[in-house]
Amino acid sequence: MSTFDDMDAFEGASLSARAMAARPMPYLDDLNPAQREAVERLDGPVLMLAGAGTGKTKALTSRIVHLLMTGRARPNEILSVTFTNKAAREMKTRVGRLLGQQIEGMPWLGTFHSICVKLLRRHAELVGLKSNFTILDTDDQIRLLKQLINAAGIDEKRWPARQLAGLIDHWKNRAWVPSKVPSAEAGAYNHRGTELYAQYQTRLRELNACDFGDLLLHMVTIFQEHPDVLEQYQRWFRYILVDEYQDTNVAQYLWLRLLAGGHKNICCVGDDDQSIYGWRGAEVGNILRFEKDFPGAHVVRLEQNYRSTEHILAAAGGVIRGNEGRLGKELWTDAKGGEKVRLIGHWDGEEEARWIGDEIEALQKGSRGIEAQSLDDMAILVRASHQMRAFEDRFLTIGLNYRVIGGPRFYERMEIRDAMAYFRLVVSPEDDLAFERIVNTPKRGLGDKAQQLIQATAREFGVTLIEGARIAVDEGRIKGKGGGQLRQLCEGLARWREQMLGPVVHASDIIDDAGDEVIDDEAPFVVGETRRGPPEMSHMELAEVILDESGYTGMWQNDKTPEAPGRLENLKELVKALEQFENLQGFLEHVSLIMDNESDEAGEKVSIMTLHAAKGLEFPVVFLPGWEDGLFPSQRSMDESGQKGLEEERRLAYVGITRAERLCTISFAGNRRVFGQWQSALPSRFIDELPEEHVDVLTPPGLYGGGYGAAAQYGQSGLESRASEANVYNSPGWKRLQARSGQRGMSQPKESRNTVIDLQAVSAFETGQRVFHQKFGYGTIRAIEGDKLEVDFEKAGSKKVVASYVHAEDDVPF
DNA sequence: GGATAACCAGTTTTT
DNA sequence: CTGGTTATCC
Repeated sequence: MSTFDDMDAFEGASLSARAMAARPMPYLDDLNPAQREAVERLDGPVLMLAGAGTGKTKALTSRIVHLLMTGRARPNEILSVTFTNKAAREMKTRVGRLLGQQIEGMPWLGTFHSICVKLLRRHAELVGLKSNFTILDTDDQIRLLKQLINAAGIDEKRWPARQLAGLIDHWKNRAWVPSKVPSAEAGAYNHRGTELYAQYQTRLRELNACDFGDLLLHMVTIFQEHPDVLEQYQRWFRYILVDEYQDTNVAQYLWLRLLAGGHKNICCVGDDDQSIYGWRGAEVGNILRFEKDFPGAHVVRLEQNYRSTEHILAAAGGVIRGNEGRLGKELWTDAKGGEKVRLIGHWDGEEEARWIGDEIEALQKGSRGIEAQSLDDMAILVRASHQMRAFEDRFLTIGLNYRVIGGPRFYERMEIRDAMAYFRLVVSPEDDLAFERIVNTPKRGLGDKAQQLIQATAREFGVTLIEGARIAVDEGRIKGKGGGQLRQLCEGLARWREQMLGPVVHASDIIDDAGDEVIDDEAPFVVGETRRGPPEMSHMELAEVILDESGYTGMWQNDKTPEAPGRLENLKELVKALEQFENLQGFLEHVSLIMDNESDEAGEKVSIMTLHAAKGLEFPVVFLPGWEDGLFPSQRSMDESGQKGLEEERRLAYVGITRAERLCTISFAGNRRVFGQWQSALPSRFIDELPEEHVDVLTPPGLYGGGYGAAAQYGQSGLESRASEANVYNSPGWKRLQARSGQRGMSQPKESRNTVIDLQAVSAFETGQRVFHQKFGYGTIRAIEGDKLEVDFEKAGSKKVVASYVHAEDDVPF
């Protein structure tokens, strides 16, 4: 019985409005025909090619609901994988919303990694691990590799551990265990790569640990070598859904193909035009090959876009058309009209930042032809994170609130990792890597020599590092101040563990209210057994005790650097985060896979992020700065991956443009400071690919009296010629811009504009004056040198700052 | 074993 | 230019 039949039945009978409202599958009503097909074709392989903004998540979540409503599968029989926790979370909520209730039982909706952890804990012994294995973060991984590199007698300077880590990661992404690394790779890492990879894997097993790549690789290995285990899951997961299929790497692809091997009820959703993670192992080939991999696959294209104006879609379409080997999709929209994509060239990066800042303020006031926009609805998307600096500097100066998305994540911060290492060590005393991390943090007078002694002792007795340390102290191998401190640390760790486990309960302690000894016949005490009562403090209190007694909190309290208060704040937040978990173990388990940065700072802010971080997001107003050849497309991508690299860059451009709902502004700068040196560049080749009739070329401010609307174009020639090298730089507008900047050639950019502004700024100050700086707070000017002020800040100490970054105390730009 | 000075490397990144 | 790491000195 197909759902189509159901629908026909409903349509055939003339139903009242009341009956219509009571239709059993209301979630189908909101879907367009393509989405509906993607939702209703439940059996067999389906490839859903979902362009940007075409309601992909809606289709995906409706499909899950449809599977449940038609009784094809129970919630726990659907395997539904995403790449990020955020995507998984969103799917959970949206499925819940469609069902009209919170769903309890979708245990297999999650990221590739979180699902693999769950599976691997069940079958760890098949790859030589215990089910309580730890998951290493990148820090631990590098530390471990360094040890192996040193032991192999390799100069870590010439052959950095990071490089080896990258290499191993690359191999794991391709699902190559050490013995399967092709001989073509033998030269990698000074011909020692494969050898060290094998050693690394051995060492991980000894430590009962694995890294992120292992989570998938081990599961693939298990599925390949244990058909019985595979079969069990093939049967259990009756339906498989995969989000962002274009981003899957070989290991993930194999994992999926193995699991779908039986019934082939797999629905992969993706967009080959948005594949931007090739450099970290994603294979566009996976999505391009889908119909070959799954014969008889049904391909559904979602092409109706609900996000952007026709101009924006046309511009994006024009760029992506330059790529070969696409599956082919053309986005269209019902919504007509709207603003064209705007294009503007600037003299240098600072001017670009200045102009965008001004534009944002204008848009906020509603003076750009569209109604006033909230800062939250505007975003600046850059190719590389170093481009963010110019914007941050500028926005700090003019007091424009911004947020940077994708910076250092909460759980990657040093203080958080340190604290977690303490927790890890309390939960699992055999976690040697955690011990190494914190043994001398805070400083305990235990340098390299002492640490090597601990290592040697542990090896000699075949025990963990904690045990080794205890023995080393007891035997007097480590004396003096360091020895005492180390003893304290060991005692502390043992004590905290006891506090976590709860007090030991003896048989004679089990007394009922009347004072009689209670004998539990169901589970009588066994000789030598230890039973634990409930812990005396909550795991949050315990966490605080650990951080206090270890001296870790004290270390930051005594730290005078400006970031210390922030770190203490983060530690507090960490303890607060514990509240949502039953105990420390539960917390650590979760955290190792959740690297999200859910910093929901209040207040309206412009978002600044990389194009990569912007995938999946949308904003009414988008700025795309830095469209210069070499920067975007990035020279590095083109050097490393040639035509393939260029195509990926082009997809990145496509992703960028399609983030915009109403207004998209592309810009480039003729000159840019790179590593402190001025470099000039030509406008990006992608600019030539923008379809002229959907683009407005703007004149940089200052020209023709800074007009925006009237003098909006330079010259009369076509866009290509205007925007391309030959004519932008020969156009009257550009020449006058150069002339204004003081007759300098392209290769020798000015300093003049800056100087003028800064001198103006400087003249507004005198020594002894009270001032305010966005980053450093209040302070007093001690001296003035050129355009720089030396200021004694109350909180941050004495600093030299550029005058334009500082405001007089009564002129704070809030 | 710890603090300061020179040195160098680097720009896409999730789990 | 920045920040992170290491070399050197105390």
